[in-house]
Amino acid sequence: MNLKELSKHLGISQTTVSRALNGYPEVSEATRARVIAAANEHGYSPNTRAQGLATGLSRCIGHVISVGDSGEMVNPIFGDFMAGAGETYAAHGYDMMVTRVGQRDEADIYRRLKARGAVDGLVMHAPRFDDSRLPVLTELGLPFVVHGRSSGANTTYSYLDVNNRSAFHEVTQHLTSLGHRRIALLNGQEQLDFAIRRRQGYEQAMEEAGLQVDPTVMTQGEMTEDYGYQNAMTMLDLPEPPTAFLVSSIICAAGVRRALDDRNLRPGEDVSIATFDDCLSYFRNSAAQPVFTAMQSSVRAAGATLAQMLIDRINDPTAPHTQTLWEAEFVAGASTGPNKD
Amino acid sequence: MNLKELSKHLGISQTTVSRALNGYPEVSEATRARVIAAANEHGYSPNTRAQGLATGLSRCIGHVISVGDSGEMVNPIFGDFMAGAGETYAAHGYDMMVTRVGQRDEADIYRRLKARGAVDGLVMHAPRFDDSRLPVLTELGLPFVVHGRSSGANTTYSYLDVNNRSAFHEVTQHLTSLGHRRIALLNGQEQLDFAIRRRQGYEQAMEEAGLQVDPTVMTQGEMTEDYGYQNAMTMLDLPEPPTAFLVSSIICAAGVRRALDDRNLRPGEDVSIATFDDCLSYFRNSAAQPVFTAMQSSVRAAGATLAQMLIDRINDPTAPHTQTLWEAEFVAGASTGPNKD
DNA sequence: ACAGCTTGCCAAAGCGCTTTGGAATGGGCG
DNA sequence: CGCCCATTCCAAAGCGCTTTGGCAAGCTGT
Repeated sequence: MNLKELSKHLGISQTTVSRALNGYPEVSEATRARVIAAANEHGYSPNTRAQGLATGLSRCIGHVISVGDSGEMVNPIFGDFMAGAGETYAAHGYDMMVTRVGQRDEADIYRRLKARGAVDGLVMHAPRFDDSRLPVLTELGLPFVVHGRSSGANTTYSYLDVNNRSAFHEVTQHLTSLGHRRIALLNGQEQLDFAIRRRQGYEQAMEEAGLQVDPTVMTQGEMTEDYGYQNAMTMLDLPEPPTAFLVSSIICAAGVRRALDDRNLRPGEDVSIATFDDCLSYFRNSAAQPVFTAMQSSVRAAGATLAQMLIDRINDPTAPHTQTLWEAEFVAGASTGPNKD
Repeated sequence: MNLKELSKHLGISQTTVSRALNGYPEVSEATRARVIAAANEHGYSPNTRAQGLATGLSRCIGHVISVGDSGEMVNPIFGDFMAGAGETYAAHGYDMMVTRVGQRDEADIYRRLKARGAVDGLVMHAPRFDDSRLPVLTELGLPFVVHGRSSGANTTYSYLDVNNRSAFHEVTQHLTSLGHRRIALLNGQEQLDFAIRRRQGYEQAMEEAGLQVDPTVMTQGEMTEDYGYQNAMTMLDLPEPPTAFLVSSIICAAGVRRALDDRNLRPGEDVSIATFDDCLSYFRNSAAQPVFTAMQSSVRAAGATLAQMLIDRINDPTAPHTQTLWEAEFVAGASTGPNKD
């Protein structure tokens, strides 16, 4: 059933049917009611592509996720982020398009999405230091928002980020205040902006506590469970093993926990673990008694908020940029305790 | 830059430019080369919506994920599945559209996607027992493939499923052969088809070993880490605690492991854990020495294969249905050992 | 030299919608 | 009664592409 058929069926012009459905005032309420009833009855929904062609809008938002062709990690926060964003999109009648891309040609994908008119705007994920995608996007003139920030970029843009620096500063302080002096940092890949800031927060708090940072207990990498395990195992074998681990992801923290178990060390007693926690729905840490001491910030909420920011931006592309910084929330869990060395 | 402008720029008709770019033979190779060069130079990509309108195809695949509006779980396999599917789509020039929906109106979303002409086909996730979406989709006439199966459905359809029954049968046998007689089953939600089949495999193997299944050590629910932990803790407190746990997801198995640690029980020594493993990229279990004894099947590979199946189906909707069953692979890990009771 | 191909190109229609620029109807008012 | 303004509707253009049906030029073979 298309517009023509529906209008013929109703004995009304296509114009009027279109207007009735789109809420234009030039249609009497009686006619509108008739039209809407008929549309429902026949299950009519305007053809997306035709509508898009006519309006020049796609009512679709792009998300570009970069995953290597080989076995590289898919960011575990992806699902929860999408769930949050999808909620907002659905409420505003937007569709969500996901494009997978191997690192290299990400800017090119943006260009093509724009040229094809496939999306009205897009969300940029996982910004790196001085990210080259930023100037590309700005120049393209396609509305976009960033999940995170890019240090060193000299363009302004809209973003929502967690204050990673203060989060890691705060949680490091918590560890030092418990008497820990040798604190390992298992960080994400440090070409990613969030990891850089987390490291800075950690380093600053260490310095403030009069402690030296030691590269031998600092690593970066893809935050898998195994990454946490392997690095923790290695560090526990050091002549001077860390008494506390600060970890960038709860998945990774689970790996560290496993390493402690293997060594018969009790988390929170013999060795402490603190972590960043994205509040993943399948790995909750917020029960009555949190497992991990953590800095928490819901990635699902971030998705929902960023989606709204983007829609606002699409509706008014000339509005000043929105730059939001969320403070992560400290929760004390069972995984940290006083240093006993 | 659009077709009209590009053709004007080249001094060639739109027809010829279009044909040159789409690989039709009615164009001399010299002209084609010129056209392609110019298109690249000007960054021309045909407008998706116009192209779709003209061809009647959207070159877009729909994925509908159901997540409750409240805090319900996002399936942790989602990201890896998408990564696999996205790879295939990208290779065939398809876009991927994701729609979030609260359980209720999922069939309605399908109808609307079809009416709007938004997608050329779709992937159905998480089939339930006698799933009501199946007849809806079949009646709609929109090509689709199913990730999993639906017992009790009397329509035929294309699917790719893991042989969950045999997988759980095999792994249960492994546990009984190690002397375990009291084996807990931490299953997924049993309105989901895969969970039903897993249970059947478990029950059959138990029976074959001459063992009674005991509902007090069998649970179902959303497979979060905490679900694994809580249920394991409860069961370990039973007068007759299980000596082995069979778990439906590796995330969940991590929770069980944590429970053992809390009770000072060593996995694989005091209590065994076996699990299903979707080979999630951020939770690998396939290092030199697997942590968990598991039945493995890559969900990423499933995504890639299902995407290909769907594309084939779109290209030839009258072809007979493809029904593929993958056998999960048994891997012996450190988490199982002989029963010592 | 001419019919009959093939080759390489084009003009125009059409996909299903929105939107512009009227046109018809009817009611209020001088 | 006639004029004007709302109200309510419509015909047709246009969005950017693909595709149908055709035309002109260059071959081939007799």
